[in-house]
Amino acid sequence: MRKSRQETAETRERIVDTAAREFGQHGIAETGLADVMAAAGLTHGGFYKHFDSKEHLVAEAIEKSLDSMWLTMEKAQGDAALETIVKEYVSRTHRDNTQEVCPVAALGSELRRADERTRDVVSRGILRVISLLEKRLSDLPPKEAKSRAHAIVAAMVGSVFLSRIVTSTKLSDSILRDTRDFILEP
Amino acid sequence: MRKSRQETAETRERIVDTAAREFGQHGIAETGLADVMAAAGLTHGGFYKHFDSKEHLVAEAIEKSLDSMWLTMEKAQGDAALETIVKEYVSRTHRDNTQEVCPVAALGSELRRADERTRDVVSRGILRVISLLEKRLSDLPPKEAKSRAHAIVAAMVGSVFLSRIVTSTKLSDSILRDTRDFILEP
DNA sequence: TGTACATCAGTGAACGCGCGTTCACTGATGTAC
DNA sequence: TGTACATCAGTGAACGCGCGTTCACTGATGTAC
Repeated sequence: MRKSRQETAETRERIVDTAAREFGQHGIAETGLADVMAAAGLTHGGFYKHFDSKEHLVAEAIEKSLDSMWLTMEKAQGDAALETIVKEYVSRTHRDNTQEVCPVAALGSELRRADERTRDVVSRGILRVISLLEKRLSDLPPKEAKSRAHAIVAAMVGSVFLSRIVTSTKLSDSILRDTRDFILEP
Repeated sequence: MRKSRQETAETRERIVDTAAREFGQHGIAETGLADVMAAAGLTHGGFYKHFDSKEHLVAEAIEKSLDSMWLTMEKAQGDAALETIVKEYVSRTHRDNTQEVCPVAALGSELRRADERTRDVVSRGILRVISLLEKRLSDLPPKEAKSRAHAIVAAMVGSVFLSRIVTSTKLSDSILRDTRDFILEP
């Protein structure tokens, strides 16, 4: 049953992608390795041929999520770049998306208690997004752009996060709309 | 070993208080019932003399946390009430406090996947805070006050939440300071 | 290029541990007379 | 007011289940000659 090197690499990547999706959807603790492996079309026993532990998979999955989120944000260019980024992130589409999620808004408190490697990955991911926003705030003086970027990230994450907790759809929608407006026209 | 009615009531309350603290500090899933009971000076077996299940305790503990947070906020009166509330919530003191925490910022993603009763408790708690902020924004027209309250809550929760994830103290402090300033002087 | 052997990705059973929950028991409190 | 019995808060052992991890095994791939 040995697989070719390419197949092995593809399988590994598939496990990471699947894990990113499953963790984002159901949480890290609630997602078993067997769940991830099954969703990737495998049985749980083979997991350790690819990773040392669940924690290592968590770190890789979160990193991949953060990378792809950053790439999406980075695509927004031009004068309205900031507006595009904020409107895409602080949106019902993002709130309801179960495939590609921002791990910070989706996993939050679980990340806080994750192992050091994962927390480092997350911190670097947050920093990258802050830097990106800073660049897109080029009409402000550098210092102000940085401060503003911090506040915007906090508001972005907080709004999506809250909009998912709240049980009333109407309130959830309002939180997104109002936060988005506040960020863009303070 | 039977206890008097008053003692029983006191014990029950102690368990809820302890649980609120332990859940806030270590997360719901990571905190075992035996941990809570031990921290309350009891053994785990007696838990079911007070509660039907862990989920019921979770709902009660979160409710109590939310209540006491609201009471603290409600104490701020006068012209600078909003400023006081924001400065107290978006602060290093709150970030580092392990005793009395805002369950929304501390447990976040776990609440999202909690049972319906708990989610209802949380939703009502968030609504109450929004209403309170709305009242403290009396210099704005009612509609704008409501919208602003939504955005402020999102920014408040998001900033504390992010400040706790990030590994760099400097960045963590900046996020708090910059978000606080953005909320108060947008 | 072909052959013989080593490697190792994937399988499925099993292990061990923690945790929510249950249970028999104890003895102090509550209640009925 | 005192007495006899019922109740039930708290204890600590035990149960059952899920999950991360390990392991013996299989057979296709990789490698050495």
